[in-house]
Amino acid sequence: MRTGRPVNGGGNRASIIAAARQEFAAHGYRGATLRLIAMRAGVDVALLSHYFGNKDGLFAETLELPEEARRGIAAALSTGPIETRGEQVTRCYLGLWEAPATREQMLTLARSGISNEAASTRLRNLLTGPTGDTAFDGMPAGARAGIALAMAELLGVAIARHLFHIQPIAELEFETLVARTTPSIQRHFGST
Amino acid sequence: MRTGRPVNGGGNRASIIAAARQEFAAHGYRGATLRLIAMRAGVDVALLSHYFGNKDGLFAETLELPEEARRGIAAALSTGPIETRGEQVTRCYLGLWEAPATREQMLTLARSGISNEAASTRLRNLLTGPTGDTAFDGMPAGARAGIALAMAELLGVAIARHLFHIQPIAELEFETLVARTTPSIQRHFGST
DNA sequence: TGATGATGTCAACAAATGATGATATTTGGG
DNA sequence: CCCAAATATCATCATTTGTTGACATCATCA
Repeated sequence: MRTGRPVNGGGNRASIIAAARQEFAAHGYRGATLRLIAMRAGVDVALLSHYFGNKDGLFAETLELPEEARRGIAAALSTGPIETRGEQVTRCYLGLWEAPATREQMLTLARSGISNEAASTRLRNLLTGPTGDTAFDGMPAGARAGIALAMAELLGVAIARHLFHIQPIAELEFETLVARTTPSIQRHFGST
Repeated sequence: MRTGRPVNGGGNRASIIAAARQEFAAHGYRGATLRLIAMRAGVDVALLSHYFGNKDGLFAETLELPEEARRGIAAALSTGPIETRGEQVTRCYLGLWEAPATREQMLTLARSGISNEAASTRLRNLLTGPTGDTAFDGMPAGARAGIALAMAELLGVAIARHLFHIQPIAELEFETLVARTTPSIQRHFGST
């Protein structure tokens, strides 16, 4: 069991990234091993270093989407009537964890944010970034803190649901979760 | 640099646990190494295995307090007038992350909850435990979910402040943080 | 055909890490 | 004092992990 024997036929660059995404999402940066990623992709271990230089390079390749996600949240934060922004942001953010396309990267960010600087920075940007946008320049400091707190509360709900599988949060239907979380978030857009 | 040479004279069981707490809090279960713990304690590496059997045993030893903390939170959840429970719970929970005595174990739980089953279970208990207490038996399912959501939101605020150092949350004065977080938590004790 | 670069594999290394067994040192009781 | 248990250290192992360099395969194109 020493050598990573290919299982399926096709092992190209794309399948490596896909495998890396799964492993990083499941075990975080430190916990994921190049050998398991290679085996899952049906490729020799050395190919990873050959393509991406080192583990950091491969990891960076799996963290492309968050910038797009950040823009989506920033839009939800600054679009439409202020009375509905709480639900907008809640639905948008929690939706990132729900959708299969973005779910893995959210998990990766949260799991790796501790042991990897790149993930830590990206996660920070995902939470504080919106408040740093030019659209929020004229905003008083109190309001900025409010948005940060709202994002932090959302992060907690998402982690409880998807990372630690805390009941009954993990079992709530998505719409129920949004409905029950929204008021806490909306509150930060109201007073102060 | 192969051998862990003692730095200070005294290296006993207690100092090993203290050193382990710091390392586990700083790097999580997987990231902490026995050799660094031993070096920090001024002790040979082998002594750790000798005393605690293996890494898991040592780790378990550093996770004693949470049970006490869990009771504190459960008390805050079920004591006093219902209008002030939001602030009680908020202050109690966030205070666990603020106080030096319990701060390291909170960090350890959060950082290790991903890679270690024991930490994951304990963290789950810390969040869901209170809602499973007998004191909450007659509670409707909706209210139980409300408490879980409140705890999740608090977890998010704590992680944002102490783990990811997200601004401006990390710089807020404690009382300000409590004041601005309480309404979201109190909300889960009101309606529904 | 033959050169070339991309794609991929193999064997192996160095470092880090958790763990173990033999042995030394200290401590306390009879 | 002497013995035994606790306390502690040393040398060493097996394993895992990231990384590297040499080599193989293969398609493309002059």
